[in-house]
Parts: sequence; C-alpha cells; structure tokens
Amino acid sequence: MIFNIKAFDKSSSARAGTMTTAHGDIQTPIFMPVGTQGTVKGVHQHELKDDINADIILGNTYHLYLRPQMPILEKAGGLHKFMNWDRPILTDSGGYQVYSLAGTNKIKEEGVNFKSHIDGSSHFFSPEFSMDVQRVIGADIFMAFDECTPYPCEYNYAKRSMHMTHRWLKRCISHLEKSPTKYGYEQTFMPIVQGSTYTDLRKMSAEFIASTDQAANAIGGLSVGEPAEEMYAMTDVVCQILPKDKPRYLMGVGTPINILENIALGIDMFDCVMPTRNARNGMLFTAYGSINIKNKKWEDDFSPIDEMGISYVDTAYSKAYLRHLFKTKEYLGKQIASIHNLAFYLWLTRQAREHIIAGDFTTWKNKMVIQMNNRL
RNA sequence: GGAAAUGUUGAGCAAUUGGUUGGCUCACCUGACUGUAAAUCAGGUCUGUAAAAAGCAUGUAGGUUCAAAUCCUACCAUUUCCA
Repeated sequence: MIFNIKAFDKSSSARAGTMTTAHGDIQTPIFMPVGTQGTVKGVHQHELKDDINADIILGNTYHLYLRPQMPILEKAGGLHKFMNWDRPILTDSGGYQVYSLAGTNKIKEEGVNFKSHIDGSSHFFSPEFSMDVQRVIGADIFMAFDECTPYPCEYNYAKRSMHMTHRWLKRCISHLEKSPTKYGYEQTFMPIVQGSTYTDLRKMSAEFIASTDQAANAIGGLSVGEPAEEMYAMTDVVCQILPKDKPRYLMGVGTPINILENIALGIDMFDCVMPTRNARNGMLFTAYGSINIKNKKWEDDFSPIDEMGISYVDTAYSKAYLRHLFKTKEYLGKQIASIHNLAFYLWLTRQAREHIIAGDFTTWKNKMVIQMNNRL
C-alpha cells in the first residue's frame, strides 16, 4: 500500500491523500461502509460501486469465520471473489467482538474464547489465529487483534488491557512473517492504538504503535459511549504522535459531525454501522440535519427524499413514499434509506477532500457541523 | 313476532368464573442506534400532571355483596336462528 498526501489543510490537521492498494485507489478522507458478513446490509455491490461509489468496504473476521467459514472462503478464492467485489476490502480482526460480545467470551493473555452467538459453540481467537483467518479472507487492509475496551473503563483495567493489546500486536507482527498472503496480492496490516479515555495511556499507546513502524495506523476503543468531546480529545492527542505520512484510521466513527471533526484532527479513514443500521431503522442523514422518516409529518410530503440528489434514490422517490414503505415494513424502504445514507456519507468525505484541497476546509466544516446538527 | 348469543381502549383478544386488569398483540405517536448477536430496542396511547399524586372506567340504569368485567333485573345495541 502506498500513501500519497496531496494536500494538508492550513487551518487544521486535515489532509487529503490517496492510498493505492492491489484492488484500487482510495481517496482520503474516506468513509468505508460496513459489510460485516460479506454484504453491506440491504445494498447491492453494483449500487455500492455505481451509485454510492464506495472506494472500499469492510468485512468482519469473527462473523466470516463463523459463516460461511474458512474452507468456503478459501475455495471461493477469498472474499473479493466470493462476494463479487473487486475494489479494496478492509477486515476487522474480531477485536470489536471482544467488546460487543463481552459476557459470552473469556479474555486471557493467550487470546479470547468466544461462545458463538449462533449455536453457543466455543471458538478460540488468538492474535495468530486472527492473522491466519484474515489471510484466508484476503482483505487488502487487515487489523491487529486487540481488545476494544468499554466506556466507562477503570484506569487500571484500561492500562492492563492496553498493554495486553500491545503484546498481542507483537505476536501479530511476528506471526505474519510465517503467514504469507494466499492470493498473490499485498495485504496491509494496521496496528491499533488503545488506552480508553486516558490521555497518558493514549500517548503511551500511540508511541508504541508508531514504533512498530507499520504502513498505516488505527485508533480503536472510541465511540463506545463516551461524550464526543472526550473522543476528539483522544484522537487529537494520538494524531499528534502517529506519523504524519501514514494513513490514520479511526475505527467505528461515527456521526457525520464526528467524521468532520475528526478529519480536522488528522484522521483519514472511518467506518461505522450508523448509516446502514440507522437507515434500516428509519433515520436519514442529510446535509441539513437528520430525518426520522417514520414521523407523521412526512405523511404527505411529496418532495424528494433529498433535494441534493446525491444518490439516484434521492430524487427518484418522495419522502411520503419512503415513509409509506417504512410504515408497511417493505424491504425496499430499508434499501432506499441505506443507499441514501451511504451516498451521503461518501459525498461528505469527498466534499471534505475537495475543501482540503481547495484550502477552505475549516470554514466549510464549521458551517456543515451547524447545519447537520438539526433535526428535520 | 319468537329464541339464543355477545357487548372490555383505535382494532383484535385476555382477566385463576365474585378477590388489584387500565393485561397482551397489533395499530398509532415518539425516541434510541457509532470497528453490526440490531430489517432492532425503549417509552407513550381513559382523565389529570413537567412528572407524580389522584380520579374515572368493562353497552346504559339499577340491584345483591366486605368485594362485581364476572351474579341478578330492566333497557339499548349487534349477531345468528326460527316464523
């Protein structure tokens, strides 16, 4: 993976760059739609490409390991071929499931014992095993196996967990030397900064992560319930330490406003389930604020879903029609809303890129943050 | 004209057949959702209140009883059957 920075913003830490991978270029800042189980829920691959124009999507190691399972993915020739997606893919390592499935799993120094949420069977994920699985999946970018700590998190636990994540990182890196790529193209490995909401831990972790000298770096353990201001404070601290010339990925973030604020702090890559999950639950994001399409007030509003017409669905269908689809629980409603939200997120990061290059990013960002804070 | 059955919230049902329903499902209204165990979850929908307190409610009007959605009487409405 090669990362070229095209422009640095003068009034913030924002940057615009290009990541080049085996499956194509990624223009940063970028939002990456989440496709946990080999599908971005409710959205066709051709819609992701032709309408939404996503440069890269995510997959999830834990979920793909459970289903369809490794032998099938290997026979398919990797996830790209399996799901017919020829652009870049990034996989999460299963580290988030250490957090989201806490209560059914056991964390030890050696690794994590998961109880399958599907059938209750036991599965042991070590850093080494996560690397092996991600080799089989064949993502262009793949993540270190970490522990995503919850919020709030006691200082001592956060510290112990961070050090364990660091030890796991060393194991990931040394295992990768013995675990070559499977499909003949480069896979880029990303280590993850942890440290909860503690500045000293975040600094320590960022320094350690930077010292491993990987091609790109990630920040995890945020957007787990902490106030946005705390999240910004942490990314700020970490971005000042992580190397400037390498991509920075803030995992799991976030709202449109979160994304713009974090771009300003120096983040290049984002992913979040919010645009797709909230879409399925009837919430639309727009440049002028969010919409709960299930609200009665849209009943007879025949104006386009979004006047801006970023996606074709925005002008093809009215708010009243989309509300009708939600009220009648028709699948198409969720699909339309998902396409709209993803198209909007991708538009937002593309706009950010253009304004960074044009040199007026901060002015634009501040205007957008106020605008998008509305409830329509 | 006669006989029988049934009346509980916007809808559909339930309430140990005399012992606290303002219970359940749907519908409706509102909110939540951040590296996806989520096409999910939560709250509200008699009056009243910011929220409570409190009050009124099981077709209508009476009655029996410590106590009635439940038992009795009359009336009203609906449905079915017989003429």
